[in-house]
Amino acid sequence: MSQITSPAAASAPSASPGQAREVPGGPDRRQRKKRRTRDDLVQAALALFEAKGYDRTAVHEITEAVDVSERTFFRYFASKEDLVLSFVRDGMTAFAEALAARPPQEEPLTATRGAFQISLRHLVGGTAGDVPSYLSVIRLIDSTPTLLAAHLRYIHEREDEVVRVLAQREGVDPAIDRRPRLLAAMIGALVFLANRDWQAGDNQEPEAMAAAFDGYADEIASALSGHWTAAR
Amino acid sequence: MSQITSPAAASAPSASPGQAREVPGGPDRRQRKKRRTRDDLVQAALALFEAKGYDRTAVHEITEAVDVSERTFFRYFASKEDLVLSFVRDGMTAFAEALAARPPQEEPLTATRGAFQISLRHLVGGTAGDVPSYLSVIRLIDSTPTLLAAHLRYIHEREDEVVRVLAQREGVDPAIDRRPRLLAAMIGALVFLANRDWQAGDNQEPEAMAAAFDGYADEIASALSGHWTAAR
DNA sequence: TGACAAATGTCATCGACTGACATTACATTA
DNA sequence: TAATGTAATGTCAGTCGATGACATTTGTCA
Repeated sequence: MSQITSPAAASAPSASPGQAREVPGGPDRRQRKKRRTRDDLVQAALALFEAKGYDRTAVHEITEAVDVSERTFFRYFASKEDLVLSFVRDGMTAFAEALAARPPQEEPLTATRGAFQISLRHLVGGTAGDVPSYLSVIRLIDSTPTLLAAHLRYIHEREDEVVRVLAQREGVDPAIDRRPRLLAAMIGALVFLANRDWQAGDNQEPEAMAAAFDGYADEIASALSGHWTAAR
Repeated sequence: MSQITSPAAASAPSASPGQAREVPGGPDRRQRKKRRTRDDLVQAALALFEAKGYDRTAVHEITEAVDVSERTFFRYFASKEDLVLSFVRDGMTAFAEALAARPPQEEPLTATRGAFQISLRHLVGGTAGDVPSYLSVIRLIDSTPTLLAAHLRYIHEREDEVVRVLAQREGVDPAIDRRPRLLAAMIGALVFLANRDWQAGDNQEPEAMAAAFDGYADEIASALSGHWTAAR
C-alpha cells in the first residue's frame, strides 16, 4: 500500500483494451479490492459509531463486520481517529487551494471568505462526499471529546499552510509579520464556529454553513470594539 | 481521595493545638503524604519527559522512580496527559476569574487584555508555579502532538466559561448573540499564539508573553481590513 | 486500643497500536 | 500456462494506557 491516510486513493477503473470482456474493470483488481475494503471499513465504522458511539466501538468490531484482520485496519488508517478525520481532510485541502487560487487583488479577509464558499462546493461534488454523511461525521466529531481534540489539532496542523498562502498573497514575511498567523488562527476559529452552528442548526444545506461563516466574519469588527449593548 | 485532577488539592498544614511537639505539621499526615507523592510524581514525570520525551516515557517508569504502584498514578491523574495539563489549568482559571472581576465599564476587548495581564501575575506567585518550569511545560506541550491536541481541547472546553462571563458583562444573551462566542474563540487563538511566541522567543519573563498577547491584540484590526503591504 | 475510612497495592482485563514474519492473491513475463 | 516477484493480508506476540474489583496497609479519632 502506497500510503496510509490517503482519502481518495483509488483511481476510477479504466476500460481495458483488446477484447474487453469484463466491463467492470481492467486487470487491476487490486486497486478495486483495496478501494472496496477501505470503503467497507469506513461504512462499517460510521454505522457502528452512529449506533454505539465512537469510543464504545472497538476496532475489532469494525474489522469483524467487514471480515478482515484487525491488523489490516491499521494498514488503511493510522488510527481510529484517522478514519474519521479523513472526511475533514478533503475540505481543508480544498480551502487551502481555493485560497491560493483567489485573485491577488482581493484583500486577505475577502479572499478567505471567497475561498471558504468555494471549498464548500467541493463538499457537495466531492470525491466521496454526500452532504448528510459529512454532516453526521461533523456531529460525531463535535460530540466526541477524543475526536474533537484530534480535529482541533488537525486544524492547527494545517494552519501553517494557510499562513504561507496568506503571507505570499500579500508579499509579507510570515517570520516577522504577525498578521498572517493572526488571521490564520482567526480563520480556524471561524471555521470551527461555523461548523458548530451548522451542525447544531436545522438547515442541512451547505449554504447554511456558508451563512454561518459569513455571519461571524461580519461581526468580527463589532465584536472587537466598543460595548455590545447595541444590535442583536 | 476527594477528586482526581485537582491541582492545588492539599491545604497548608495547620498548626495543631495542645502540646505542639512536631513543628512540620499537625496530625494530618495524610494530606502531607498525598501532597508529597503527588509532587514527586509530577517532578519525576517532568524530568523523564524532559529527558526522553513524553511518549517515550511510560507511566510505569514514572511510578517506579517514585516507588508507587502504577495504579496509584491514575488515582492522582486521570491520564498521562492530565498530569501535564494540570499546569495549564491554574492559568485558565485565573484568567476566567480575572475577567469576571474586571470593572464592568471596560469594553470586552479591554477587559480581556487586562484579565490576561492579571492572570500572568498569578503565574509568578501561583500555587506551585515557578516560571521556568511552566515555560518548559509549555514547550513540552507545544512539541508533543498528543499534548497539543489535549491542550487545544482543554482550551476549547473552557471557552464556554469565557463566553458566559463576556455575555454577562455586556448583558447579552449568548444563545442569540454571536459576539461572545466569537470573541471567546479569538481570545483562545490569541492566548495560543502568545504562548507560542513566548515559548519560542528568548525572553523568559512572563512580561514577554504579555507583550506578545498585546502585540496580537493590537494588530487584529490591521490584520482584518485592507491589504498588508504597509507596516511590518 | 479498637474501629473506621482513606490511601495504596495487587491482579486481571480491555483496547489501541506495532513489529516481525508467514501466507495468499494478483500481475507480469517468458 | 506456468513461473516468479510483489503487494495485500493474516497471524502472533507484545507494549502501553487505562479501569474495575478486591485485598491490604496506614492514618485518624473516639
